Amino acid sequence: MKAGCSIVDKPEGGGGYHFPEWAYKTESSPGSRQIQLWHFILELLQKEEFRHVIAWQQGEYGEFVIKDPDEVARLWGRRKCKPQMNYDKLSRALRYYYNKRILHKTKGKRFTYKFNFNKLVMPNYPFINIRPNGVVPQSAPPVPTASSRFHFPPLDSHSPTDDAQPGRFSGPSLVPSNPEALGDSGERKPDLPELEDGSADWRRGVDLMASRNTASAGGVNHQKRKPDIMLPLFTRPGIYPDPHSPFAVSPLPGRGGVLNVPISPALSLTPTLFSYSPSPGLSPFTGSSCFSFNPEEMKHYLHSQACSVFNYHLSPRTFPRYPGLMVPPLQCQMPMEEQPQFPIKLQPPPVGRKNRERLESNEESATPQLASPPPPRVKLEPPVDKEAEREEPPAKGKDKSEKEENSSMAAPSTSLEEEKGPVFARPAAPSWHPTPLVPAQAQGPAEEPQDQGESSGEKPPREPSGEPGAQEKREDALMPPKLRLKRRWNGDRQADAPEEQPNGRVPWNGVLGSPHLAAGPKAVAAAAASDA
DNA sequence: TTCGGAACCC
DNA sequence: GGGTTCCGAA
Repeated sequence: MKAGCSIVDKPEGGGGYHFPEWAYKTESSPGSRQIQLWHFILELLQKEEFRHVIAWQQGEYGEFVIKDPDEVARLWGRRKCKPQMNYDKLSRALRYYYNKRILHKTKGKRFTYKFNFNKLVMPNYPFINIRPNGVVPQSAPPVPTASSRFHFPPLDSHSPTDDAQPGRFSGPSLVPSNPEALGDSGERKPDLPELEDGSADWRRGVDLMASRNTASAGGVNHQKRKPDIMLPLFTRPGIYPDPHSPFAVSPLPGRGGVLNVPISPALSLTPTLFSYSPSPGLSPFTGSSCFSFNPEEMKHYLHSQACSVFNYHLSPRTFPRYPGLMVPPLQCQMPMEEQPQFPIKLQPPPVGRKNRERLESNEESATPQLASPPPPRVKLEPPVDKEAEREEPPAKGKDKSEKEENSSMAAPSTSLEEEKGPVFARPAAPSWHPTPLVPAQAQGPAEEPQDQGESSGEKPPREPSGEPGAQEKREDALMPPKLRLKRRWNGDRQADAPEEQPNGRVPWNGVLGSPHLAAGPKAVAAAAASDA
């Protein structure tokens, strides 16, 4: 029976696009005994005779359009010996690929989907390396590369490509065989398809990134889609002779050893991707560059993360997930005109109360509270205060920026000016103290250490700052060692941080929260020690 | 049209 | 695991 089902004989290579041999093996798909749908789709895409049924979308790398859904379904049904197959069913199967991130839907375009070739192909191109020459636009979020220094565990233990054999991609097969295909490589329109996905959801996903999160980009996005952010990474003409075929350019060393070829534009920068780490067996680089965490690299890495987060509105949570691309320092700078649009305060999202407390107490000590109106001197209930501060409910914010504005407005005295000011304005930090300190004095002095951050005169404006020194000593005596350490640190910091701005805001230096700032006094102390 | 849950099949 | 089939919802 089944024997009679197969309709797609052998790939003829006439389609103009060459995929790895296994992609054409109808009998077997990587990872499965039976042909898989995505596999089949590639097959059809590759055949000229099916062009009228399904074809690569012009100008969109990896994107294809099902011109005749019924026919495709019929073909698929034939192949699977499922005469009842229809597009509805087939599309259901395709939708299952969303979560696997093999495919995603191109929103707004009927019957249009896009392959996530990184998912599909990456494992087959362990040698691709885009890093060296910064092929990737600097403004783009870091893209994982096989040579990334930071490896993350694979997201999926099993994916269609997991089984792919690296050796399968033979040079020849990767070369575009169809002149026609090459010919029509028009200009690649700067595509940000993913963005239209709501990617912001990349955040969708992203937050997705969630994670494995992806479960957000969420996983991908929420995948429900994580915002697969597709960056205009490959808009340079010439890089992709054929904008449509994901394999138009041979990644093989023919081009000069390690490929500097940009990875497929189909690479959606979803978290997913980032979690891919070439198996040592696959990557030629494995021996050399992995797991080296030299400070400079890390610095760059963090910097780029920060820039990406900043430039693409990524959730700071995604921060640590992209393996190392470097972004030149200035890249982070937003055009002045744009700044108002991104009143982003890169505060770590919900950090979790504990961390938050730490951060805050830390920040407080590090930055004068001038920025915000005199915080309540009264001890506040943490939860309430935080919530109030955080979601100072604007009428359901019309849009993000508004929300942000509002959040910054939480501080009663925050002026419009301020809102427009530094993008990373620090929100007014609640002044409550995490640790119940000296009871009676606590109210006043206990807070002091925090305010103190920059200068000894930091006491609440109202208090006569007559003899800071004496007072400090007294406090020191009363202060628990931890606090003392903190205070000492604050002092050091003051000396170390001449850049600190008068308004108490920490200048954006491109690095999301320096480890020092984020880590808390202890870590700071340790860092300081090590720095020294 | 598209999405995704659920049950079921191979 | 990878669909297939159904179906309600948006």
